[in-house]
Amino acid sequence: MSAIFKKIYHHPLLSDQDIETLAAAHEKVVFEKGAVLLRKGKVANEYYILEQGLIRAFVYDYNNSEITTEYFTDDELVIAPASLFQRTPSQETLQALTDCTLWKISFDAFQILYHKVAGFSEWGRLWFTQQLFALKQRSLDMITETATHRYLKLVKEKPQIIQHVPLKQIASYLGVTDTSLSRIRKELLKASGTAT
Amino acid sequence: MSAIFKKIYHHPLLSDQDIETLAAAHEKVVFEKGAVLLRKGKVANEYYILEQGLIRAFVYDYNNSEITTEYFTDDELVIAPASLFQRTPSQETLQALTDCTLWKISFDAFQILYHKVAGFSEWGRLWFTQQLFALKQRSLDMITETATHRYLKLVKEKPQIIQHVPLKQIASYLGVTDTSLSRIRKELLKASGTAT
DNA sequence: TATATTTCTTGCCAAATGACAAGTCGCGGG
DNA sequence: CCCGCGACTTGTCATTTGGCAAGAAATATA
Repeated sequence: MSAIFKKIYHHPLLSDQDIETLAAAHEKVVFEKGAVLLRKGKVANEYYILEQGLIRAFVYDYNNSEITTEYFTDDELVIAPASLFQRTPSQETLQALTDCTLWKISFDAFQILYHKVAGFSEWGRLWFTQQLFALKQRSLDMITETATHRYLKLVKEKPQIIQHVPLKQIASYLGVTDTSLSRIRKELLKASGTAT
Repeated sequence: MSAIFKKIYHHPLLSDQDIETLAAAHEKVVFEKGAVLLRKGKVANEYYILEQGLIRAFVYDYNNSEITTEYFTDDELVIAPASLFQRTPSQETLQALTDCTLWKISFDAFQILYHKVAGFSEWGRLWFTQQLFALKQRSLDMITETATHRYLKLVKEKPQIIQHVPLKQIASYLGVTDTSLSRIRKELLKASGTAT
C-alpha cells in the first residue's frame, strides 16, 4: 500500500516511520480523463503523487495555442512549484490525459511536516536540485538538439506518452506543429526502412 | 570591502560573523575581456561572485552556432550548477564579455562551509529554489512571449547588456538571428516614431 | 589622422515551417 | 453493422525566418 510513498520519499534521512507519517498526510484522489487539477490563474494549494495515469502541464503561447511544457507519468510528483511555493497564480494548467489515481497533500500539511520531520527538508532540498538540473537539461535540449532527436528521446524515455497522447500535444512539447511532427515521423520511417 | 558578500549572502540565518567566514574563503580574481572561465567539456570546480563586469554562458546548437543561455551582471553568482554539483562535464561555456573582477570559491571550500556554517545550507536552499523559479520563468517566456517582447524585457532588466554585447549574441539569447533582431529593432523604432 | 576591423542594417533569395483543408484510417456508440 | 468522430497524414500555399552579401556606421589600431 505505501509502496509508492517509499518510492517517492526514498531518502537516507527518512525512516520507514517518517515515511508513514508523510503518507498519512496524503489523501487518495481520482481524476477522470480530461479533468483539470490546476487551472491557469489559480494559486496551487497542493501537490500530488501520481500513482497511475498520465498528466500534462501546458501554457498558452502568444497565439493562444496550448503548448505542453511537461508530462507526468507513474511515480512522479505532479506539481506547479512556482505557484505552490511562491503563492502566485499559476501560468500552467495541469490536466489529466487519462483516468488518474493520485495522492494529494495540501500545502499546509506539507509545511508542517517540512519542519516536523527532520529528513523531509533534506529530501526537499534534493528534490529541488534535481528539478533544477532536469529543467536546465530540457532547456538546453531545446537548443542543442533537433526536433527529430527530441522526439526519439521522448519515445525512449516515456513511450507510454506516444501511445496515449494526441500528436498535436506531443508536437507542442517538442516545439513544432503537428504537421511538422507528422513529417518527422515519415522521415524516420523512411530512414529505418532504408536501413532494414 | 565585504559589501558584496553581504549582498550575496544576505540571509536571516547568516550573521555578519558567518558572512566574514564565507568571505574569507573567496579569492579575488580578474579576467580580461574574452577570457573563458569554464570551457565546455570541463568539470566546474568553483563558482564566482561577479563584483564588476559582464559574463555570458553559451552552448553550441545542432549547427554548431553559439547560443547564449544566460547573462551575468554585477552582484550575481556566476556558476554552472549542473557541472559543479553533479561533477559532470559542463555543456555550457562561461566567458567574460568585459574585463571582470570576481571572487572565486572552490567547490571543496564550499562543501566544508556548507556543513560548518549552519545558515549557509539554508541560504543554499533558497538560492536553488530561486534559480529554479527563474529558469522556469525564462523557459515559459521563450514560449509565451514574442521575441520582440523578450527583447524589451531584456532592455528593461539588463540595459547594460544592450550597450556592451554584440547584437548577434543578444539575438541568440532571444532565440532569433541577428538579422531578425535588427528587423525587430527597426519595427520598434517605427512604432515609437508613430506614437510620438 | 588614416586605416583596419568589427558591428549593424538591409535587400534579395532560398528554405523551413506553419496554416488550412482534404482525405484516410481506426475506433466506439448507436 | 454502420455511422460519426477524432486522430493522423499529406498536399498546397503563404508566411516567416534564415543565409548571404553588400554597404554604412562605429570602433579600434597604427
